[in-house]
Amino acid sequence: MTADKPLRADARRKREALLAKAREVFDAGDFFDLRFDDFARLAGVGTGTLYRHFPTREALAEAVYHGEVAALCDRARQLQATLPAAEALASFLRGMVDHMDAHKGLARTLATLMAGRSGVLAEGGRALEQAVTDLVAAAVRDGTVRNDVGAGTVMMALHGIGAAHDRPDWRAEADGVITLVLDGLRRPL
Amino acid sequence: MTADKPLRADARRKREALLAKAREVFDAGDFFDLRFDDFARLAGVGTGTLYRHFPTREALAEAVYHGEVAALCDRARQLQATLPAAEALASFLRGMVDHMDAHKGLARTLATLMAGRSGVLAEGGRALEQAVTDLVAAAVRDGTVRNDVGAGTVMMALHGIGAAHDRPDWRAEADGVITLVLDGLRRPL
DNA sequence: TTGACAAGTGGAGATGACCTCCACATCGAT
DNA sequence: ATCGATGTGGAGGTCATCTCCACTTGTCAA
Repeated sequence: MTADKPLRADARRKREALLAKAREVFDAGDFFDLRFDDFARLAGVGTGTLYRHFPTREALAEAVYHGEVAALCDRARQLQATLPAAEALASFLRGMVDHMDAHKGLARTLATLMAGRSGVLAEGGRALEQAVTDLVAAAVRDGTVRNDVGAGTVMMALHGIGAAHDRPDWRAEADGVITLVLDGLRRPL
Repeated sequence: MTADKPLRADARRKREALLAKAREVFDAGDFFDLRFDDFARLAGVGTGTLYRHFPTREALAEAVYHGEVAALCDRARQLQATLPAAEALASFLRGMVDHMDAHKGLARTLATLMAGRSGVLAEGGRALEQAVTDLVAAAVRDGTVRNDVGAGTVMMALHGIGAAHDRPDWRAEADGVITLVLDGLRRPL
């Protein structure tokens, strides 16, 4: 896909620094009040360097988003390797809500910045969907989850939760949806 | 709320012209490639006039959005006055999907431009919710619809449809959801 | 180690979009 | 018809964005 060129050691370090600072600023919600150039100084690099790595605000958001998705997928794989399938699924979904709750600012900023980039969002969504599909399939295989409900359904629920993150008591509602989904998925009988 | 000052006749005309051209450009999806100043010329007014009426791109989007919501609410009231309640509800929901389908560009542009302005979206949502609530309540009153499902549920479905408007076969899925909702609402027995 | 080439950096300054400002035009009440 | 009030347009200032290139730093072979 992206033919990741081997980056020189210092370049990689600067890149990480930019991403780290970006996550921080995104989460604080201060990103839109900030000149892009000033963001460079804040991360301790020159303007040119910032632009070399991330030509636009959106490119930066995209990189952070990809990181986020990758982390989520890793966690899914890890859970799947260490827990019974049903628990892995539950743990993953609960953890996802926790994560969103703990980083509302980041979620909001990413959503705003990528409103135009639906292609990118879709791609990330597919990666996530694959992870969820695996989790569900495993749970179906060992019989703890019914086999007539696809991962797509779970994805739609997650999508709804993500889209609604400015509702007043989002956390409670989100937990409710997850509970509902998990209960609904449990094998009848 | 907004103490609508009586606008001078010519001012009102320019304002309408701006809104009309905005709807057109939004729908064509060309708005983001366009300098805001050039948009003014395109609508046949000077820069100053544009800025007087709409200080920012977002303000313009907001006005268009309000117009859209108002039109929708009007249509709801009109349907309610001329059709049996259940048909009014069905007609309204179908019409909404039709409208979104016919103006995908507009929907996308508005969604992108207002990604940051969740307050405005929420306000519009409430107005729509009121209209839907009325439609549902009327249908409940004359017994064609069960009374244990709130308008909130319908709103969530609409929200989902709106949020997903870049899925490949959006139209079919949206129709499916509406059918599902309408069937689900029909009084059991 | 050291030299040499490639890779990466930073920030001064050009660029061009955004928005302000105000001299002028137009409206509408008397 | 006159006159305030209201609205207009576009020239030009301001400022964020992004480019460019002289310089620094990393890497590797000898």
